[in-house]
Amino acid sequence: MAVKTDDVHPNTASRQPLDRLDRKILSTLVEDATQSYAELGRKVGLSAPAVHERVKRLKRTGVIRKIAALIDGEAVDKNLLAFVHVDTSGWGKTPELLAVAEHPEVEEIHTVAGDTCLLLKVRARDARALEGLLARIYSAPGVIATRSYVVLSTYLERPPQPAHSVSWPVLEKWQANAGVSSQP
Amino acid sequence: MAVKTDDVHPNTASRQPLDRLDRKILSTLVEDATQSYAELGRKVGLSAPAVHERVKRLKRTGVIRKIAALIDGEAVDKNLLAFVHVDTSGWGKTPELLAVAEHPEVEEIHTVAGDTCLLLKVRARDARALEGLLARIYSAPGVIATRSYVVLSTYLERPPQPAHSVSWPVLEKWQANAGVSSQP
DNA sequence: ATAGTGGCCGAATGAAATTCGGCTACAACA
DNA sequence: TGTTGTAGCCGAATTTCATTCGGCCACTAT
Repeated sequence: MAVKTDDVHPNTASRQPLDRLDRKILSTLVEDATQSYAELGRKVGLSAPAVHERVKRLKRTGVIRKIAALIDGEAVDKNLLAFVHVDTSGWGKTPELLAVAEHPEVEEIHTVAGDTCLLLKVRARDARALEGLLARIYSAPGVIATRSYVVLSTYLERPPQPAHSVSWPVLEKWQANAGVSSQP
Repeated sequence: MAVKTDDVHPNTASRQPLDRLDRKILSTLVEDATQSYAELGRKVGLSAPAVHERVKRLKRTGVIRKIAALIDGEAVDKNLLAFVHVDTSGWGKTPELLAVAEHPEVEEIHTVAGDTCLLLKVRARDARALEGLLARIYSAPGVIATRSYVVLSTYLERPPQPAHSVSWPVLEKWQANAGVSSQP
């Protein structure tokens, strides 16, 4: 599968509703984007050129944002995962605060409704690296407080799925620890 | 790039320390896994078969978990993103609670250190779907309370990066809203 | 009715993955 | 210090696959 990413330009505007075949294609590609178009076509009931055309459209309209390698954070010296809530006095979308996006440790930044303004997901080498990041956050004007939730263990972590997709295998350690059953 | 996912079997045990070339390969593949081995080899300074061999090893040892399509959640009827904190009386890793992993809306489940036990990331169709999920969570024994943080807008959302990787482009709406600059 | 269009197929072509044999550099060991 | 083994690399060869092309069918609107 060499769905070239070159032509991925989110023409979000011209988006058609996705039919059942599109969803099936997406489900399959979310699980594994390395299969051939022939194989993919066999799974969804189309010829290789037909799925090729559909995948191109899905990429052109930005439904498929990219084809990427998903890596194990712990394997690349990112052992600490934390969620950081940031409270600000004003409405916290200052450039100084949002500039934390430049740190590769910061994986997500959201504004949320609730008792806090900003919510960050941070994957860092260790506590010291997190501390440095928090220091930078506090240095931004208007920041009143932060609350960090340090992840002890992760039981599930998967990218967005289309509705009715097959499920990501629950991590082994999770199964070992909790003996969760596999079907509802 | 057809790094077949078939042979991805996380032999986490036999992991060698990653050298600079491995990291460069990872950085590149995290950005775009559709490039050819020849292209990849040119970027990191190796021949195509050489990078092929390295990528196979990275997959075999589980550093690369999978090659996947990253899709736009909003394009597939997942308009609501929320983080849910779950407080439990006991130590909340009961099978009943963890069984929410079967819902494709649940993207992440972590246990955290802080004033809560469990932290979920949920991407659902709408508030009603979230409500249904919360109902299921409350039905689990030992659940005392939940606090949901509904995401208003997302400014950054990217998968884990190897250290010193190039950064994911900040979402356009973020730039438009906040005018964040691109370099530290 | 009929021209236009979107989406599909099978075959053909070109590019890329994957394999293979050999080479070099380094390490363990006698 | 020589020697054997091994890990990792390269270039060439093979095979598989992405991608293109022409034609067909079904549906729509004029």
